[in-house]
Amino acid sequence: MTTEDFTARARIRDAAIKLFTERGMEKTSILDIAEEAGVSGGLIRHHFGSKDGLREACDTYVFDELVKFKEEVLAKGAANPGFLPTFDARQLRYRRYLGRAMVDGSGAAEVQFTGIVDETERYFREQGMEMPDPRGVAAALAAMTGGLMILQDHVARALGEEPGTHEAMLRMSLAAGHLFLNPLGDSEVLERAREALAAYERKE
Amino acid sequence: MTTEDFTARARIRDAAIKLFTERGMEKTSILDIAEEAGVSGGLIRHHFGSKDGLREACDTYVFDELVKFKEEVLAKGAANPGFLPTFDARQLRYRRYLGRAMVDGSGAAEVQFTGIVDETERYFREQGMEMPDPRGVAAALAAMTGGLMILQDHVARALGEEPGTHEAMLRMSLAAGHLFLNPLGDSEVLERAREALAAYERKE
DNA sequence: GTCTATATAATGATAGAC
DNA sequence: GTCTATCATTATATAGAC
Repeated sequence: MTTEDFTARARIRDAAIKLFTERGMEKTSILDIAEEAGVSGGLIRHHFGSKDGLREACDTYVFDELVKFKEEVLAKGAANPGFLPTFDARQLRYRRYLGRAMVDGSGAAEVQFTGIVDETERYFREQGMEMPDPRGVAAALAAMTGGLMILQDHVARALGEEPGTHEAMLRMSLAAGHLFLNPLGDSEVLERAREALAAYERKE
Repeated sequence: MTTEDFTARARIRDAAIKLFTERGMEKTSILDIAEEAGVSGGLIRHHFGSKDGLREACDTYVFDELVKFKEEVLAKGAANPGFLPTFDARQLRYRRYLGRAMVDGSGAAEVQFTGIVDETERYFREQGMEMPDPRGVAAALAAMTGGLMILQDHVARALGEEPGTHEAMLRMSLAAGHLFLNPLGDSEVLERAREALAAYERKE
């Protein structure tokens, strides 16, 4: 995925991506990033102008890498709809950044979310999958996979796994895959959900 | 759900819950909360000691209300596993707070997450649902519903709905329900996922 | 390109009056 | 219980030397 880049600029960007992902934008100070990257705070300003500038640079870099990755995978013919488990460590990191960026909020992240929904909806239609509200389902699916990325440390802890390890991610991915490919309810559960909805609409 | 409480203390708590939910802990200042509640910053300190104290008070209040709500629903015999759509506006608000609290991180939120996983896992076993890793699936499910709560505004926007409206929440809930109750893949998609996993394990 | 030092703003904490 | 005023801390932004 592009040859490694060890310039200070790249080190700063990578450090920022790491810390933004782990702690979120607000809890990460410019000096935290400077320390992680082994540079001074002034240099960050020199290269990126401001914290927002740095954040935007991180956004576009990560989103770009994710697109590249998808194209590589497509080129290999291994088309894999976005919601199925992935096992590439780098892609996982960047997807987590993406989730975090959506929580922290930014124009770029909004565009990304909508793009993912568009793609998924198109996939549903191409596959001829029948459902009452394809776009709604695509959007819900995007939010769910986002949740998996964002809350992966909680998942790991609840499973007694060390957060961030291969094992934890693998187990979570397989569980998510299971959920997506198997209905979670017998008809009785479905019936209860219908009743809840009916009760809701009666009150309306 | 308990009779309304209009003391300043309650107004502060409610304002904090609202802003923490919308913006997250870090982006919400004590003075923002004071303004929203129509009180001074000093009064917040008087009642809650510190921002962390206020946050803990909000956590316990919300988690408590969610438990009460669940007990009420159970008393009515309308047991509804946590992952199925709900249409109670208040519960939705509090669930969203819960999701946000998990992102922002706190001991209380961790305990909540694990508790939800415990319950879901127990539900799977009680229902005699067969799956390879019930706890893993329960945890993934918790993260997914968390994602729906956390990213609900993105979902609404992608659907062209006004964020926070009844319509938006209803459409999202129905879409999520559809996903949980219908397999998302024909056998071909499943096969591709298996191949991806196999490729992963070969490399391992 | 990179650093140090400093200015400026924001925020949480605190003290004391009413 | 509630407010105003102030302090201390932190973080971002900026200027200028090397």
